[in-house]
Amino acid sequence: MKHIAESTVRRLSLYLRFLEEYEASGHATISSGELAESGGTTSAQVRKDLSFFGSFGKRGMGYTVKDLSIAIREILGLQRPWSVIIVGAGKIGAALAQYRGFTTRGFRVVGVYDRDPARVGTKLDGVSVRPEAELERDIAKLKPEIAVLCVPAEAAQAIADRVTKAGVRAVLNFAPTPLKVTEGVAMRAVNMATELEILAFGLTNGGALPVR
Amino acid sequence: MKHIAESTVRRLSLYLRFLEEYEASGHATISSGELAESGGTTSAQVRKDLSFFGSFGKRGMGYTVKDLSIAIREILGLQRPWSVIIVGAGKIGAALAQYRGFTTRGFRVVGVYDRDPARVGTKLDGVSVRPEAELERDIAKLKPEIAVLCVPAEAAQAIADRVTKAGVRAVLNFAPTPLKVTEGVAMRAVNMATELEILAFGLTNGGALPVR
DNA sequence: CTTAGCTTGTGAATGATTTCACAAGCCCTC
DNA sequence: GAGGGCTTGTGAAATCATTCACAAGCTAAG
Ligand SMILES: NC(=O)c1ccc[n+]([C@@H]2O[C@H](COP(=O)([O-])OP(=O)(O)OC[C@H]3O[C@@H](n4cnc5c(N)ncnc54)[C@H](O)[C@@H]3O)[C@@H](O)[C@H]2O)c1
Ligand SMILES: NC(=O)c1ccc[n+]([C@@H]2O[C@H](COP(=O)([O-])OP(=O)(O)OC[C@H]3O[C@@H](n4cnc5c(N)ncnc54)[C@H](O)[C@@H]3O)[C@@H](O)[C@H]2O)c1
Repeated sequence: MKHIAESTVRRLSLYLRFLEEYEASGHATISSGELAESGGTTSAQVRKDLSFFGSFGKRGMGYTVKDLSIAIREILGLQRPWSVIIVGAGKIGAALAQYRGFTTRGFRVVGVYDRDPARVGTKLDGVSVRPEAELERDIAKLKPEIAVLCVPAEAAQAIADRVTKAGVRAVLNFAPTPLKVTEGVAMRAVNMATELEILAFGLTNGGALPVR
Repeated sequence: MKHIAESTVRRLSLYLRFLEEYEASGHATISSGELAESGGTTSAQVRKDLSFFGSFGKRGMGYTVKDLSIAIREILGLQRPWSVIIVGAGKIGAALAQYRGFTTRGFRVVGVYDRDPARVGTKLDGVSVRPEAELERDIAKLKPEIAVLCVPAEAAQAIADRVTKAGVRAVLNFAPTPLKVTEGVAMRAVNMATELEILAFGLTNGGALPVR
């Protein structure tokens, strides 16, 4: 398959969110222009994004909301559930473990791990926190595809190595440190301090950063 | 000033993080190549990023770690502290309010707000949660530059309108909904479900997404 | 059946970002 | 103070992403 830009995938996720709302509000079809407005982009961009994957609309008519939802879900790989483990049950790990926004999208938190004996055994939204020492055994059993790292920066690389060695194929890293993962493992980082710093840059150099 | 790409600013933030570590470990100078490795980029990219803002290195020698740190901090606008308010003291809002990673970068949480009377009055890392009704009055008094939104998606636009009307100039939105803000207000969104969806896409369409 | 009115899908053009490649500059040694 | 070895800073080239613009195709109405 051809190379798809990350920005395209990000927008598809946004379109899907809007399509779900739009469907709930009773609309049957939607045009690329309406979809564009929701995502802060242009109708040409919407059509181009979709065109990488096929042809989903009807000329003159637009897109059937329901069909397009299904198509985008399929493109993103959301027609099936994904199993997720969270490592680090501290402040951010606990918040994510209880986040409903994951479950509604088909991401199931099947395990939460911590090193601290005081946290082990506590329940987070139905899932018990388990000892970090059980990581390998549990991964072999539960076969989660995705690991979310919420451990301190010093521990992140070691945990990434362990979970990927044990078979996890994708990592979402919240620790503010760059991770090296083996070829073939998908990796993304969310760095909240960087987000604030980008805002600070925007405020300092008024206008140098294209406003979103 | 010329237009600076967001990707450049994001990398500068990363370089800065690495420079701080590098300085702590006793090194006095660093080359663009070493800096590149830390950020998963190339030496040419590092030099180009910096070249938008000036000339900071010595040919043959590289960059003085300390001086470059200071220069990047200045570029990003981090030589001065920024005041931040957090609206929504739920799971994610509480985690962010207690996050040390913000304070160490000069972002001071000067207020946390919630609508729920049960949360108002509780303390998060030294800051008391205040009633959301006091938002406008407090913004007038404390003059925070940045607002972090951790309220449910339905409430996010209304809160964004209120804080920007009251004088906040930048918004970091954690609610999974697109926000419209007036021209001149800097806005960024962190969407964790989208991050997982990008990983799901990567796992589904192995290789279609350039690995990071 | 034909026409009017929309909207898609997509090459081509434009614009933005990254990579290349090398002259210029600095330090160190001799 | 001249030469070797490195490394920066930066135009030019290449790649990548977005926007333009329009032919093609669908529906509905007459
Ligand atoms: N709190 C936030 O809002 C926030 C925001 C962005 C990023 N982060 C990052 O997320 C990470 C966690 O932050 P936090 O605020 O939740 O910290 P925290 O101290 O509340 O939680 C960290 C947890 O990780 C556990 N832990 C440490 N080493 C471990 C290991 N080897 N295996 C398993 N568990 C281990 C600790 O016992 C603790 O429970 C940090 O890297 C932080 O920089 C936090
Ligand atoms: N929990 C997570 O890990 C997570 C991750 C990503 C995004 N989010 C998003 O962040 C937001 C908050 O999520 P949460 O999990 O913390 O939910 P939560 O229910 O724990 O917290 C929301 C808080 O906002 C308060 N609130 C509601 N309306 C308000 C208003 N008008 N003014 C002030 N406060 C108000 C509520 O009283 C509550 O305390 C949601 O939009 C969610 O989708 C959460």
